[in-house]
Amino acid sequence: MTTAPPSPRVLPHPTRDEIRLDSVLHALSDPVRLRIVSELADAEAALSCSRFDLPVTKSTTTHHFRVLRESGVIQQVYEGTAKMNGLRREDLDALFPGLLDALLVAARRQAARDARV
Amino acid sequence: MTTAPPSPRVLPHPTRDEIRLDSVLHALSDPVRLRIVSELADAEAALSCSRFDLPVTKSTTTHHFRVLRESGVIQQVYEGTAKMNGLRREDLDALFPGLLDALLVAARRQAARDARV
DNA sequence: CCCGTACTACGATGGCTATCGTACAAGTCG
DNA sequence: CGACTTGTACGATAGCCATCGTAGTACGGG
Repeated sequence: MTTAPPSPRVLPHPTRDEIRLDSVLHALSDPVRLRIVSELADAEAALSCSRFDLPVTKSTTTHHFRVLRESGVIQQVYEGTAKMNGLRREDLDALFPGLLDALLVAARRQAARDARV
Repeated sequence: MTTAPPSPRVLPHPTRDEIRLDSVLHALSDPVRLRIVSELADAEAALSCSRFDLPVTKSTTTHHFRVLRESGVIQQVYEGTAKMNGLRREDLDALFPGLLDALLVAARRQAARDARV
């Protein structure tokens, strides 16, 4: 076995066809979660939860990541004590072509408008 | 005056730069409202509230239309006793290019998947 | 084995919100 | 005017949810 043994701590994810637009939109309608997704998209690689500097406590952060995972927006895998987060780009693009990119552009624009204060 | 006199019943709308992505996504994260927006997009013209056959009562319908208006997704104008609803396509496209179209495609795909039950 | 790091679980709380029913207002048409 | 259509206002309710704090678990390193 060259790969690490499967951790007993597995996290439930929706399969591709269990992902619902309603849930995805709800997940992204929260500013904190939208920010998480934006940073994940910029990173292009999986990031641990602690890599994010969010304006909420750790328990709230856990909550947001769970919402994103359960809606199918991100994938979470344990790696030691860290939990690595990655965008489910392939699944989202297959289900809703163009949506994720449009959302990311929109988020960037909104952030730019906000900064212009 | 060839046009109708301005009704005293005017409805508050956000200006274009008051429209926030968070609010738009939140407005669209409700299945009823997403359905309203889809039908509006298909219609290409303004529709009165009563043209929609929604699985909720009239008062709830009023509520949903107000959420859509206050988030900047639709525009509402009184025309006699009817209230005409139109998508704010120009504003949304200017603010978040490609987002509305991607959302409409996504909604259509989700509906198709749901029908495949 | 003990400690530190990373994250979770649980319970509480306050606020939002989708829903409804009923009563009402505004406008149109006979 | 009076009836009807269309939509609103208001109050109630129940459920969801973002947030927190505290206590706890899992894992890796010394």
